[in-house]
Amino acid sequence: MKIGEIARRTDTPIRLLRYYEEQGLIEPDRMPNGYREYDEHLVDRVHQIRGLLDVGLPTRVIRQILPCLNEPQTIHMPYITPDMVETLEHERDRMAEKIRYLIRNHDAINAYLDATERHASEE
Amino acid sequence: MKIGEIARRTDTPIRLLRYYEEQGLIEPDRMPNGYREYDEHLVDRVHQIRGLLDVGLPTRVIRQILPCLNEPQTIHMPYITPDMVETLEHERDRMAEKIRYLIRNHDAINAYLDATERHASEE
DNA sequence: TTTGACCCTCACATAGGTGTGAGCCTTCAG
DNA sequence: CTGAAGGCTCACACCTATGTGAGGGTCAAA
Repeated sequence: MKIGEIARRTDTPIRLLRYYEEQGLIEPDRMPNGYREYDEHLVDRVHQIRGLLDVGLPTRVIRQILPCLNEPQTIHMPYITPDMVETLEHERDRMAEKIRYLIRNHDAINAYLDATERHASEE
Repeated sequence: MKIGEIARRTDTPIRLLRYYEEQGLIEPDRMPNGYREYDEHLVDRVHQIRGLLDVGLPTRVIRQILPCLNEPQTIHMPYITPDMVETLEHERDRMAEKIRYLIRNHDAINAYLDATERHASEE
């Protein structure tokens, strides 16, 4: 599909699709006329990228961990460097921290909303 | 305590402590000589702010939800507007989404690391 | 009284993600 | 053939969190 369609389907500005490409996160083919050609699987990929950006990872990190996330993993198993392992462990731990943090705050907001609701219905 | 100490204790650049203040996230007192004076409870507060920034919330949002998180909540119960409730619900839902997202990716990285480890030990 | 550590404000700079427009080419329907 | 829609590159602009430095005050210990 062309850029306009994937933009619609992923609800992502065209500008950003080109930016993600520039950052090495996606590599659409090119048609003979120079137009970008997006394979179906890139739809998921774009969603994934946006999700990771949304939780605060920079493109530099996303570029590194993306290949390990939902591809046929066994293929590049042997190619992984100790350096990569370290990055992955580090990001995994950071994610765990963020998860704990988000849960705590999510629950706190929830408790607060519950309390206000109860408070309101008691009047 | 003065800014240098809270900076050390929260591992936060002084520059950012002043920035958080400028953004209305903390309000340290002032000493007669103009120095900022930080109460003990601001240590937690700063940690909280940094945590929220780290998971991708902008200061604008943090400013809104912070008062609801770990204070004696009953006090400002009655002051909450429907508008605020909406913001809180929205942010709570966004947090839930991020949590799901992070867990999925955290687990994926973990699975990948496990697999590489198993792979390595089988050789 | 001087020195050094620490504080103040102001202000310009940077990096990353994103917005926006100019100038130009391709494709397709009317 | 023409016009509209959509594609391309390039480039400047913006916002937010953060870095950094200048110029200057406060205070305590030597």
